[in-house]
Amino acid sequence: MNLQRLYEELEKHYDVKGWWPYSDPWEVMVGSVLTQQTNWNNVMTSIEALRKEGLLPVKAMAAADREKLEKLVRPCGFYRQKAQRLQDLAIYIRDDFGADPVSLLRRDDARELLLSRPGIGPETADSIMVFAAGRPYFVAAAYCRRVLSRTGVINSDDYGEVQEFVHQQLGRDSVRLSSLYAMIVEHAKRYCLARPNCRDCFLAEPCSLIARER
DNA sequence: TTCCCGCAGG
DNA sequence: CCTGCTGGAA
Repeated sequence: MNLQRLYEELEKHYDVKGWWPYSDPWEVMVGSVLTQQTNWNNVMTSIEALRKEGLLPVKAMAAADREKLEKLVRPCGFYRQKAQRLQDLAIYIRDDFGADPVSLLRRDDARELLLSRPGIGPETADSIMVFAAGRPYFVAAAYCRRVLSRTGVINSDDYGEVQEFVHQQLGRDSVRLSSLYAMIVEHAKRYCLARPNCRDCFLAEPCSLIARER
């Protein structure tokens, strides 16, 4: 099926308004780093622990004791790397952007600046661009490439290629692009798992995966 | 390709 | 017990 059809079908079944549980740009950035290869439940645990300890604000995180940061971030796994990456990012924003994440996010080269930071790759950068900055970037995560490939929308494992395709097909609309990502994540978790549950999936008829089995 | 790493679910 | 998770870097 094509992307338009997929979007319409997903929209009938998922309501992803307010899908990202935090609205503060910096908290979205922190969550984007913590959620790398990690279940979101663990991210919430760490973010609330950071908040409780007063280490969530940019300046506080930048000045925090590394071991304390590691302890609070531990539930998310890769805790030494993530603590370091978060603190590096906080120091960067404190020193170069007056501790204001928004002054980074509104720059034309915001995505490149994010990508230049250790621990922020394409997926994390785009997650920040769309959910923290509200700018039109599609997060072409592994989940998305899997669903888009199985359904026959586009068969590619190349992050940039898939992103470009979606940008072109859907248009540079931040709400639509973030919604598509959110709906695909929900769908991938419920039906389109590593081992797909096509029996219960409402997309089974138009999906190419089923078609290929027949 | 391998390592980083805890945690919920099966 | 084992698997997979809203990745990134060496």
